[in-house]
Amino acid sequence: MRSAILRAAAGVFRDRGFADTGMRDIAEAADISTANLYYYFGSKADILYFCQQHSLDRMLEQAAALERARLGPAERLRRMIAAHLLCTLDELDGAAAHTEVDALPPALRRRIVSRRDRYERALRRMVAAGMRRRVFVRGDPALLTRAILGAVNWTARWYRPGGRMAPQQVAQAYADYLVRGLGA
Amino acid sequence: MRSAILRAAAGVFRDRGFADTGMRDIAEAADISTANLYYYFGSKADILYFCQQHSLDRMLEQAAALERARLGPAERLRRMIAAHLLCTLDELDGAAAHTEVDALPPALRRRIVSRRDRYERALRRMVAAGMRRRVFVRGDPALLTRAILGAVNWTARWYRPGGRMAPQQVAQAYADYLVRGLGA
DNA sequence: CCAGCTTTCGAACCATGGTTCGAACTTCGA
DNA sequence: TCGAAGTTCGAACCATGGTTCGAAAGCTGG
Repeated sequence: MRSAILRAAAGVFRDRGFADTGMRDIAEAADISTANLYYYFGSKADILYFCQQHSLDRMLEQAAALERARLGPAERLRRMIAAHLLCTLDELDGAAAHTEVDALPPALRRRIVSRRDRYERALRRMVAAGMRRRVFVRGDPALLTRAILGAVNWTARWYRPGGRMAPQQVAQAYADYLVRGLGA
Repeated sequence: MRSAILRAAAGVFRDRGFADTGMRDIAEAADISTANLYYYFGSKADILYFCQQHSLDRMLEQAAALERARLGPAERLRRMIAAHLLCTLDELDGAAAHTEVDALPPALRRRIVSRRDRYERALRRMVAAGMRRRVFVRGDPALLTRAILGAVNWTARWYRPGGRMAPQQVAQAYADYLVRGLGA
């Protein structure tokens, strides 16, 4: 039940945005009463928190798997970007974790931010490793990592499922472009 | 007076975000009473609208000037990206135009979106022109333009003036990276 | 000094939307 | 069948924050 609510909530968050989504909207999407939401979750922020937690866990998993894999820096980063993008476009809630952090109360926000930073560091390690091995040109790894994350997370603002482009295509094109920019 | 209010509002929007900023906050920042705001502007959305209008005008201006200039596609795009970034980081309100469109009522939103699209088309023309002349590798101009805009607009979410990096440095690094990805 | 306009504001208004209340309904082991 | 625990919900509650009101305070030309 909890996960059904989360799925429904994530969908509405994605369509209308967190701020413009009311508890009544979430309840309707989950096909239960508004009051009943509070039997499973303490607050609206709580629901957002668990959405973000879920998608961040998925991303961290994928990052760990790729760091373990035997791959060159360029190919590893390409796959990481593609995975992140698919998580953002396919999964309903992938975007919220990186875009709606400010909506959380301090206690929850700290936890999400710390986890998100862990993910960002993983990505940065991939970028830095490539630079060290001269596969990528020298540069500020933190800055370039943020540029990559920006391009990728921004897709949630314009991409709508059912458009003329499949998530796979977007992922492919972005991964190629963003890695080529590093001078691979 | 109107412009003083706009400046103050833009500052608060940037710091706390549009949703978390109250009329009372704007009034305090502008050093006038809350009620007095309504003598100069019809609503909170109105204030946001004029902020966005202002920064979009600046960006469109710069785009037009660069399209007129005698430059190669790569250098033109590099300067465009740098200019956009400086507008986002230096000017207080440069970010809002691209990040808070959803907060506007339909009538105002249409006007901003149409103007923003005009800007996006200008950028896309630069990308497409470079591809046509084989200065950039082939690809989907619309998609890559959005990737660029994403990376650039995302800076508003993490950059804070007074950090260890000057806007100029960020602009330089981003422009190089994002144009190099096109295969220049 | 006096209309008449512009500008200002304290205090309230009121809709929105997150949240709580108390009761009913369902499930299930004894 | 009984009752306790687990679920569900309609109806209100109430804080937040955008907005309005009516009046007072400046400013200007006559």
